[in-house]
Amino acid sequence: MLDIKRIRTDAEAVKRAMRNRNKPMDEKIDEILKIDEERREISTATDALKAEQNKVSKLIPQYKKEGKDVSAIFAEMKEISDKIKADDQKIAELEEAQRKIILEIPNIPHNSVQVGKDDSDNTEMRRVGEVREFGFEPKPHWEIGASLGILDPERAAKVTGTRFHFYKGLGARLERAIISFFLDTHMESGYTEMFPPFMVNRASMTGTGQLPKFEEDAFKLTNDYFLIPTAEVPVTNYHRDEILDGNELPIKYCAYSACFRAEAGSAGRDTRGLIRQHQFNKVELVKFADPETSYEELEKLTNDAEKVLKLLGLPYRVVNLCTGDLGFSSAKTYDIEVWMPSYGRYVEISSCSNFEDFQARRAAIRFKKDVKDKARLVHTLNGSGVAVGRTVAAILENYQNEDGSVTVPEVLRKYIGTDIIK
RNA sequence: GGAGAGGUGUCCGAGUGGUUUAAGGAGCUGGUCUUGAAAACCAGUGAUUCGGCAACGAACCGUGGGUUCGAAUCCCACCCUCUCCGCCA
Repeated sequence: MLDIKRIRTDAEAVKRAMRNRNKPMDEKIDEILKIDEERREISTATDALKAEQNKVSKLIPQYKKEGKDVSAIFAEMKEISDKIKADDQKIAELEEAQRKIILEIPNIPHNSVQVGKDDSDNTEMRRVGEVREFGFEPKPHWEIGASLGILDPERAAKVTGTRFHFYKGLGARLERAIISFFLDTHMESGYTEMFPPFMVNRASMTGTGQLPKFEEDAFKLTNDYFLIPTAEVPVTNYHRDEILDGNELPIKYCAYSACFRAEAGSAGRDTRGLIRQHQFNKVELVKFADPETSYEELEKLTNDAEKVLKLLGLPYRVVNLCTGDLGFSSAKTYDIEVWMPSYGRYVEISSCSNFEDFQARRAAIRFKKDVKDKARLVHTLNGSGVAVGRTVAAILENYQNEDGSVTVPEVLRKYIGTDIIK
């Protein structure tokens, strides 16, 4: 959520930022300004009426004690009271209308972000690791998974539906090994491990920016709970409505969770394999940072996510998303993309973002370094560290052998208990 | 799921319709005293939001409604916590 004061004082800059995102919002911003002005006008007038009401209310017990007749005052106050009630309702309506619009306005991109229209304008920052030359025709991971008997989408389709998987035997074990390896690695980098609820309420989904705009992307349960699309939601909202000790920043959490996404609008895309599932596992990194240092923290967070790919020996690249490709809540995002032989290109496996105070304002997450300080909004950051299902896919494809077996990366062997899957 | 109790400021806690602009205590900040500290004493102290250049005004006692000239206080709904019972991994 953007600061209404910022919109009020620098509407042009906000409009320009939205145009850079390819999402012009000139009329919406003008509407906010119009509502804001009306709201302030009524509010000021009503505050004066309330002051009058408070003043008279204090006098009434005195008058009564003195035996004065107060019925005339009551009649007069009744009028003021009715007017206040009507005004308050009008103000509430205006606030609601304003909030509705402002919640649907995305974050302002950081000025280091390249202006561009879509992913073709993204900037590649670096490539790490060698793309392997196969001496044979490499297979896609869904074929490897099927022939090794470790992935079973057909039965998952029967039991649940499309875009679900059973992992079986060493497949299930590989998934679990990766989760443990990720968490252990991030713990060594100073992240506190969390295990969050996989369902959250509406306020949490609004706090991190999934709602109200993207409700159709989420799985909603009958009691108005939502299945989390990422651990970012529960872990960021962990500190919702709190004032943190500024001396403890940055606060760093890592969390495993299953993630649930409706994948509305992506019918027909990535229909085979583990790339796009309604349910997948992910280890997420979340930071609460001082605004002064949040961009340094974004670099570190991205490096921490890259670390697991380096240790796994998977080739990847890091991409700086341009304004047109940036997510709704983000001010700056690095995507990490792993080399996927079946796609013949790099595929997103992590997304590391600085949301600045966009989520913090929605979720009321503040900090102060001293008791006497005024509470300020923190900057929130998060990044996948990394998506587990896509890691399985990348390992199967990049570590496959000509005989159909898959070599287990060195660092996973102690977790999975074997050096080869065959 | 059933029955009961409760949610008040940084914390504890009083408060069942009007000098409550929330008592009292703790904590915190400053001061006196002291070589220094502790104790004691004195003073100050809303980690909130909105409007206003400011003075100041308004809102805020779990959340949302309602009654009233006036609500922390009365009424309704909801959320959360605790205790007991039932069920359950």
